[in-house]
Amino acid sequence: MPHESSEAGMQLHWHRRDLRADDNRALAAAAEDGPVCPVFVFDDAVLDHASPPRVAFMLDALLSLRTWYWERGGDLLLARGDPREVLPAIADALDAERVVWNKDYSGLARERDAAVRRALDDADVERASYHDAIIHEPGSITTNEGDHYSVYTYFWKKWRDRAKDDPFPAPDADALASPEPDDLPDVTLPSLPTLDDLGFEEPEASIPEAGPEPARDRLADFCEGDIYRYEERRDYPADECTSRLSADLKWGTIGVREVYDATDDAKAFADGEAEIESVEEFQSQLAWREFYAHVLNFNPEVVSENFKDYEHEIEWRSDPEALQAWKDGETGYPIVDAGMRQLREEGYVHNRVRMLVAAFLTKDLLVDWREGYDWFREKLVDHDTANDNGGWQWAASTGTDAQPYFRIFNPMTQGERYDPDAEYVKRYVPELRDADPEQIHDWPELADAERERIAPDYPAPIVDHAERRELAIETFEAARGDD
DNA sequence: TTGATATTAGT
DNA sequence: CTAATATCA
Repeated sequence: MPHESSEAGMQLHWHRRDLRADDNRALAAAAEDGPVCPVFVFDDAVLDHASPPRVAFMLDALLSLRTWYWERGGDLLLARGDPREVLPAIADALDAERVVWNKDYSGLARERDAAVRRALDDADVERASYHDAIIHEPGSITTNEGDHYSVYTYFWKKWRDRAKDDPFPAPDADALASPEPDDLPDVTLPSLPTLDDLGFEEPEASIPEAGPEPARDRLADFCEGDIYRYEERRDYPADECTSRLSADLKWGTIGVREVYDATDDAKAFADGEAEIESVEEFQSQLAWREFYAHVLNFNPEVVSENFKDYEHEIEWRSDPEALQAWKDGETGYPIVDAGMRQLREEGYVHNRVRMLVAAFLTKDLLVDWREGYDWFREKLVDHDTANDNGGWQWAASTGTDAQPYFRIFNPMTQGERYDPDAEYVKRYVPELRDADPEQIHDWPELADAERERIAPDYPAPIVDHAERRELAIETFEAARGDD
């Protein structure tokens, strides 16, 4: 053994998708053992899969995190390169005995982490990884037979009833190691790189403020009010009665135990059964996130393959023009177009609308869900492999939670039901601002002359929903092989 | 203990 | 229809 003990030796905490110091399991564990120096590595292999909105949010979060450490006499080391080389090099230069990090459950990250473990072993540096990103670790929630769940509801019941960890404490200032600048190896960066330094354009979308403080503000805001109306209003996109924590949970600018704790506190203040149920409905959304993390952990191939087996290949259509119209928010289905424009403008889409635009692409246009998933990955600030893949495959009827009736959304009915006053549509589709809500909901079925009169600049529908519905049913019946 | 069958529910 | 569980022979 190169080191007799890790009790007093310096340690590195490798930040990845946990851009916070509070409620951070690996960081807390390291700080208990001795001084710890935090480090973030700009990994080109990861940046290759990234996009401007996500990197912009990440850089803002890193600045907040670095400030947090500065204010306590520490520093967040920044480095660029392959973590297999960077981490052993920093450990060597600073004489660190151990590197710790929190586990990431996506397939690519797991491969990278295994390679980093081998590199550290070769360099005789100790390492440890911790379960942190979700409340209940993959493998900890199984059926009575010990299998992994593929239906959400049963998973939720077990998830809900299981005891949960409290948030972990942030390290004390005296547990933070601040290395001498002269000791730092060449791979470290003196300052935070810009988007341009990393080879990215400025994002088209406006990016929300990132970091632990704005994340906590969002959580506190939500728990003071909207969480009690969540069950009733969460599906109305104009209300935006949601937590808006998706990007924070993706980047770990807030810990999920802290989020759960805050919702449990809110539950204690609930006024009546309906408010309690509303809080539980939100907690159930946290469980969805964990359900999909488990699914991805045990089925890493779902990033590119259907979760559900069909007898024959699904005959997706190659329709570049329709795909482009969908991306541009020019399909002539108002609520679909509003959602796709929100995606471009904000790097975010309300969840109900995500399901709706995904159903439109995969069922009305019969375009492969992978095309939609790729576009979301490019544009969403909160893109998370597990959640987005789970959502897309659910909408495409290739995922978990198979249902007896075939899942096709009617975009007109959905608009009427969830955006009755067309407030959401008008917010993102200015061409329709002077139209009546009724005209907006019925837009695809109006006469051409009528459409020309109401909003000459807004497109006619690119497909006929009723026709495409039949076509989708035929396509999926053929794939099932039971026609 | 096992296997067949009923029950429940599906963002 | 299917998954998971409960029930019963």
